[in-house]
Amino acid sequence: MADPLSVRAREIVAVARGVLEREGPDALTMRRIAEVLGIRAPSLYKHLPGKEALEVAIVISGFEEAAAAFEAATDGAPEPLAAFVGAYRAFAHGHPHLYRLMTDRPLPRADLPPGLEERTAAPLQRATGSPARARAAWAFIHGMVLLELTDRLPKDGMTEQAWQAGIAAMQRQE
Amino acid sequence: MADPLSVRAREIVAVARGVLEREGPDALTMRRIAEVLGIRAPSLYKHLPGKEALEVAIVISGFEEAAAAFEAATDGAPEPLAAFVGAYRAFAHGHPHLYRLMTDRPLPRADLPPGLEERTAAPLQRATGSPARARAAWAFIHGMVLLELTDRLPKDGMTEQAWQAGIAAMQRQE
DNA sequence: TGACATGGCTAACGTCGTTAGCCAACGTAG
DNA sequence: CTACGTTGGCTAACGACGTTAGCCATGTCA
Repeated sequence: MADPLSVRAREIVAVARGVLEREGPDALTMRRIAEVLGIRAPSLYKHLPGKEALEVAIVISGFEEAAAAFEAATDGAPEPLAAFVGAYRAFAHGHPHLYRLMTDRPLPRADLPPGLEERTAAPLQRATGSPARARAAWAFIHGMVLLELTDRLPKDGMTEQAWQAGIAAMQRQE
Repeated sequence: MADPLSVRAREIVAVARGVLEREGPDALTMRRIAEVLGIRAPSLYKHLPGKEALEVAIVISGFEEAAAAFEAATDGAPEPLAAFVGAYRAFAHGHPHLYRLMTDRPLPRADLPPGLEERTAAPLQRATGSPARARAAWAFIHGMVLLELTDRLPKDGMTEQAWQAGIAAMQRQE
């Protein structure tokens, strides 16, 4: 439903994503983004309707990248669930601020490219078989990543065992 | 590390928690809290050092309530894991904004009453046996709750099956 | 009675997203 | 070649935010 982005708008989105990833969510301000671009904050509104549209565009770029990574990791893998988990963890830990922005809020589905949500979910669907198990596995992986990112897990070296226990539990067929 | 709260400070925290739960995180402003109390925002600083301290106090009250609920639900339950999951889901869905505040960020451990974190985690520990499985189960439950709260799951009536699949997977001993 | 702590208040600062309105550069139609 | 509209900058400013400084009424207590 959103207008397609102009070349300049895509430049701005790329810079904004860089600011978010390098400097964190508190630095993702219109003034900071403009500063990196060498312009003033109000000029951004010539290219994008506002901050929310900017965040939506960043989220979309994140999902496109994640979907491609998940597909590449699971395609033809002997252990697709383990491969998916590895790619998911790598993405979340490689882009923690982006991952938070992507998952913190309801998806802006009206502005998402058609099929992107399904495409991102498909590799896990294929790896687990049933939709119910796919969702349970997704929840486990998302939960583990967030517990790691929010520093909730005791640092006693058992985190890896928890990952393995979860993967094993999700993998067993009943 | 934080000073104990005065009576007035505890009143303010209670009002602030009410504002958060009823009106959402965007309404949790110093001016709004003061308005509900019938005073002006700067007066709040006579009782609390700042907004962060207020949020920490709200988080603590949430954890105390959650810990009590988890203990009550699992104490002597025939199926402790299912009982824990029920209490956890009920808490999160009954206080969604509070739950987000409690889990969005690293725990302010320096300001937490001693033992509160462990007390909150203990019922699940007891329900699952091994620490690794407890963490995996925690991740699954936390992930499911967040996927529900952020409206990520398809609304096709399979969410309950996903919960059951996850609980069953976490329950099986290897 | 006087000193001091308590807990209100107003005014203001800097930051945020955002809007209004101005203007230089540029492409293009007449 | 000139006139005009579009593009994409700019400054100034608004209201909301957290927060600080500083004033003052009230109440307690030596």
